[in-house]
Amino acid sequence: MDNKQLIEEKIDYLKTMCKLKGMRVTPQRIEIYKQIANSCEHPDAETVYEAVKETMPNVSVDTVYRTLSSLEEMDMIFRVDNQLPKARFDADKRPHHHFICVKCNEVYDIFLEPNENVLLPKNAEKFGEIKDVNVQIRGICNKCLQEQINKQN
Amino acid sequence: MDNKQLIEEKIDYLKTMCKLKGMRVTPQRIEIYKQIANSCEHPDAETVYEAVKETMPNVSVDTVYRTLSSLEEMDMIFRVDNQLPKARFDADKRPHHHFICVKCNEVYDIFLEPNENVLLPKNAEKFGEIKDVNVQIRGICNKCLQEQINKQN
DNA sequence: TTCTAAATAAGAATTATTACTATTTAGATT
DNA sequence: AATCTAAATAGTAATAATTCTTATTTAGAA
Repeated sequence: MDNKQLIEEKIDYLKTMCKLKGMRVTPQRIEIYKQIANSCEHPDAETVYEAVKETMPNVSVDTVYRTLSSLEEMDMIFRVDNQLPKARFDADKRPHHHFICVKCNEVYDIFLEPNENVLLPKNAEKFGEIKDVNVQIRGICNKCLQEQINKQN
Repeated sequence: MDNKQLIEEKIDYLKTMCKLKGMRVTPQRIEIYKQIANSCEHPDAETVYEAVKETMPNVSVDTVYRTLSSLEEMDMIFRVDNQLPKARFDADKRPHHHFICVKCNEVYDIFLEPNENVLLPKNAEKFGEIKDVNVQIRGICNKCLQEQINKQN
């Protein structure tokens, strides 16, 4: 199955979910979702807005923010936990962690090995009803490490 | 050792660290740090500001933000990874996770059992040089669960 | 005590996000 | 296919969190 087909499947799923939740299937929703689903860069709202404007020049900032929130509410996309000023979004539903570079703010997906599973601290359920676990590893990414080395020469 | 003494120790450590890093020991820095170190509520900047104003009515918002950033830079306090509009701060240097309530936004510390240790996904170091690992568990805290039950009756 | 760079207060500016309102449109109903 | 209506949108204003600017103050070295 090629990439185009994969995306079509995701869009179909979005349409199904919209109908299921009584939400309309609008071209804006599709385009905005496509941007997140197509990217592995965990884009922020502004990046999505700029990208969507390419094909829909009249799209409004408000629509992007509103749509991101509703896609999140329907579990189609997720917000990455971070310490950055802008929210970052992820459409990958497979459980995974994130490596966040403190230099360039790039967010990388860390997928678990087949035998690994997401840790859950023993004391966690004492605090309430758990919805999901989020793991971020902060550090300096290989790209930035290489740049540091290049500068030294 | 009582609580007052514990805090004095922490302040002494702050003073030492300031001197070590060539930073001045100002009453504002001490008060702001005290607020975080004294609290287990992971306060945001505004809360710290309001609290510091009690004893220092002329403290400025800017000083609070600037000081929080410098305390963070000197590893005296840490920012909690979250999806909330406000940054939340933590002065506890012991490795621990966070339970974040999606209803009331309260942040609880999850300390590990003696035999437990912080997970590190096998693939993590492939992405770069790791600085720290951050685990958030999102869910509904016991207090909010209880409130839900109360409402139903 | 003097001096100077660092830190601060006060308020303006910026950035990310959300709210408001008139208009458009998805999709249900005829 | 045409009509209708609530949901969604565009455009723009407003808000909220944080950062910047500048004149003044102060920690701590000399």
